[in-house]
Amino acid sequence: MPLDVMGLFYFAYRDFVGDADALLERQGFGRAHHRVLYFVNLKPGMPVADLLDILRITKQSLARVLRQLIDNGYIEQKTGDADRRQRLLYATDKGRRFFEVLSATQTSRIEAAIAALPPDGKRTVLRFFVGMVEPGDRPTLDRLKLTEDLSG
Amino acid sequence: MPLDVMGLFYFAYRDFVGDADALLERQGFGRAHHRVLYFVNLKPGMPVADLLDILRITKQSLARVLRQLIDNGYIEQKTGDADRRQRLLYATDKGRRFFEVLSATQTSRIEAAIAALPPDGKRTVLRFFVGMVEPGDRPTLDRLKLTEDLSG
DNA sequence: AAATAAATGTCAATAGTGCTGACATAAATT
DNA sequence: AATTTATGTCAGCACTATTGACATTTATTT
Repeated sequence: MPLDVMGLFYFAYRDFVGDADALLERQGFGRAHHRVLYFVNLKPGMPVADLLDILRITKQSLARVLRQLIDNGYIEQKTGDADRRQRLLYATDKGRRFFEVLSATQTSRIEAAIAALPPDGKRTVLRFFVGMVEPGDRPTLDRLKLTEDLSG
Repeated sequence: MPLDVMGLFYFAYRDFVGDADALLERQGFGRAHHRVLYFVNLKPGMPVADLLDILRITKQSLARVLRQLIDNGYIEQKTGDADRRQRLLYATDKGRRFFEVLSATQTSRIEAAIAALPPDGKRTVLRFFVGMVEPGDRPTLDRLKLTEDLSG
């Protein structure tokens, strides 16, 4: 059994998400808020339904998180152009700035970890991650353009 | 910003831990139970305090999880030999079998993802994980013998 | 030997974040 | 006109974490 991969995966992910925890808490936010900010920054104009698919939570769960982010001015909703039922989500300037602060430590951590790898190490790591994702979810990765560096 | 690493890390970890969820739920267990089973299987005879350090939860949180695992016969406690205050944790046969079932899908997923990598891919991935871990936690990784494949 | 500290366990109250069910509205589709 | 879709909201519940307080047993210190 690949106990080493399992354990290191756990520690690495724990420390990775832990980077932002203190900052989030100051705002009364949790990891769910961070995830929403990440995906909305990644794909501005994402409709609520897509976010629900990605996060795999119920709309009631998302509602509270989204409400807090909107009320605090980090995210804004715009009525869809093609489909006026949709509420398209955008980070505000404030939201983008906050996301950058949240991500600063994570970014340093990732870049340092990759810099210590052999050439092409980042590509290997990304390929590993994609291989770990449920095949049914791979189209989602593509739609989010998370696999672009791997296609070429 | 390495948005691709951040996103793929999220999806990979989510699908990885998701493998065991259905099985755990049948027993009325959650991910916390899985983590305890993992670490006790990794290092039989671990004292409670070490588990608390690793999991970074309070003893009151651990207590419930541990109680359920003990009451259901997955884990047993033995009084420490050198220090009789300690309760050393061991998986029972039943506990080891259950952990193997829980890990079967995760193992397949990991092995498939690694098999698709170039030679030395596993080593690169493990090194990435170690690089992501907070330096202060690295001694813990060593104590748990999670870095053995990387030393040579 | 007595006092203190450490490892563990337990009781009680609280918080965060997820859940389900039910219902409402506006807009698109049939 | 009827139905379906995208979204929002209210209410209650569950799980897992939290903090604080206190007890027991054993080890260490004075």
